[in-house]
Amino acid sequence: MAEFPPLYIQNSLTRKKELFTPLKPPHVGMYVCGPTVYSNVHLGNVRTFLTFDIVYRYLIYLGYHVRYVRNITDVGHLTGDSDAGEDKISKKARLEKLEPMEVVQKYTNDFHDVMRVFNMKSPSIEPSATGHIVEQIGMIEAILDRGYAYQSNGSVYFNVRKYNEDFDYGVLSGRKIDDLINNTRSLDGQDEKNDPLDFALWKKADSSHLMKWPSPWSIGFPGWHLECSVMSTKYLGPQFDIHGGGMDLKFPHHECEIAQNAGATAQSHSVRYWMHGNMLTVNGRKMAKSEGNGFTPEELITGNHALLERGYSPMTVRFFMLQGHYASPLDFSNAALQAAEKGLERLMSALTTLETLPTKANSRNPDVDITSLSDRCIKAMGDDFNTPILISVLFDAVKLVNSIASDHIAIDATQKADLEELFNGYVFDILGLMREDKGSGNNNVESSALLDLLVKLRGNAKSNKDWQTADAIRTALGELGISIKDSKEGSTWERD
RNA sequence: GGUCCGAUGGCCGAGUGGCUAGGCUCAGCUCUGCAAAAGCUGCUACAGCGGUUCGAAUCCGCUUCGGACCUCCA
Repeated sequence: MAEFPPLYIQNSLTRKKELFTPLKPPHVGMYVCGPTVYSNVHLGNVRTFLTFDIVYRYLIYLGYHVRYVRNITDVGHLTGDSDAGEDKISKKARLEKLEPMEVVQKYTNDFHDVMRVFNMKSPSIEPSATGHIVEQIGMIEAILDRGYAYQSNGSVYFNVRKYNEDFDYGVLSGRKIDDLINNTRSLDGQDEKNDPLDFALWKKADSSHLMKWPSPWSIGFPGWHLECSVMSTKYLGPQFDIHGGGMDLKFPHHECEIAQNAGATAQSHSVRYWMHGNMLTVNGRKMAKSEGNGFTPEELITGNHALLERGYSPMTVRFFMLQGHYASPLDFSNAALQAAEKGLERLMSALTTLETLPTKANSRNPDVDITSLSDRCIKAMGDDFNTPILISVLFDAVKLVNSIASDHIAIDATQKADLEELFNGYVFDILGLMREDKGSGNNNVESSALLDLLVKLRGNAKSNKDWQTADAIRTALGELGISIKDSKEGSTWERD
């Protein structure tokens, strides 16, 4: 433990900020609930995956060996043709005349594309629910054996009341079983249940259901919560370190997961640190598929959506999200995105400035206190992954770099290297930001060389006080989306 | 209705008892042929009311407003 800097995590289970101590250091097991692949992911979904991308990246940065499991939910929602026309999934499958697995493949691909665009690291294992039917049946049998489930008309339900006698149903979400009973709404298909609180482990499929498997109880499909219990256990063991997901999954999904694991093994607390990311909101309301206030990455980049004044790059969005803490709600707005865009630009151009900073031997500058900056960064991330604080420290470093550049303060090569290491570690490795070549793909070597040449010619014109030519070049390049920055040392260009 | 969370400057967004993040915007200055960039300076806030305390944005109570979950949802 001593070899790792302290990391505190807000544990949803205990509602406290706790020192993170993995079960088997240096190994860490982390499970995150992935998407249900029946439609395009939207920006709100992206936020949650970003949160755990940061967790994953930071744990790796600290030197942990992380096994990151994030599932693909590809069963449980795909019903067949029905007259109701209200089930969007089945409607989609029917309209597009697709096999359910084609729908799954299509949106899994989309999901992966989105993850790539936002520079999310791939998980170590990405298991799918349909690939673990056998294991799910096995877990149901274990739960039945222990008496926490019952069969009803070919389906199997989890007996919440029975479970609650031996364990505590509601530990995670802070719910009392009696309150739940009073507030449970009546839903279809509850007549098979002994108690409205009970939830399905296995559902018998009706004839219209397209995805179904044989089981000891019926031809059917697994319940919605079971896959996560099964796959986390399979790949991370009966007890593991971190389980993450969006806040909206806390109840009932994660509560049921806890119940299933405990019900199957008689061992409670399979997860040591539960982490929940907060919601992305639009005008104060949760971005959700049902609200219709989400948008796809393509819409985001092109700006082709009613909510978007214009397009924003994925890194702008990533940076925008990281300027808020994952556990707080974050409100989407064009103004905030635009502010983030400028801030990110300033951060990135400071990196370029740093690269070109001259160094002088034996000119170690005592004001350049990289140790202090580094300590503040570690402390920020160690305090429940506080990326906003981290970013504020990075901007202090930006200011330092810019001051050095504009005041011509001397630093030595070691200090420069340390600064570069700091930036590279936090900006690229941990925050996962990337330099974005904006513009339309004309960023090849030739065009760069041409730009260098033009800037040089303009420099000559400036030397000759030929302001007309110099300004003509600057204006023309500006119209092409290239801006020129002058300084005493000369001029540089960059794409807007 | 139940459970929980929140209300911070022009905007976004950290911060949980004294040391008053950061980004964006705006104004002034420096630099500059001009501009941009960069630097410096300024704008100093914690919904309202009461309480605890030497001291509260931070703790407690009440009020108002907002949100999440209770149903698939990241």
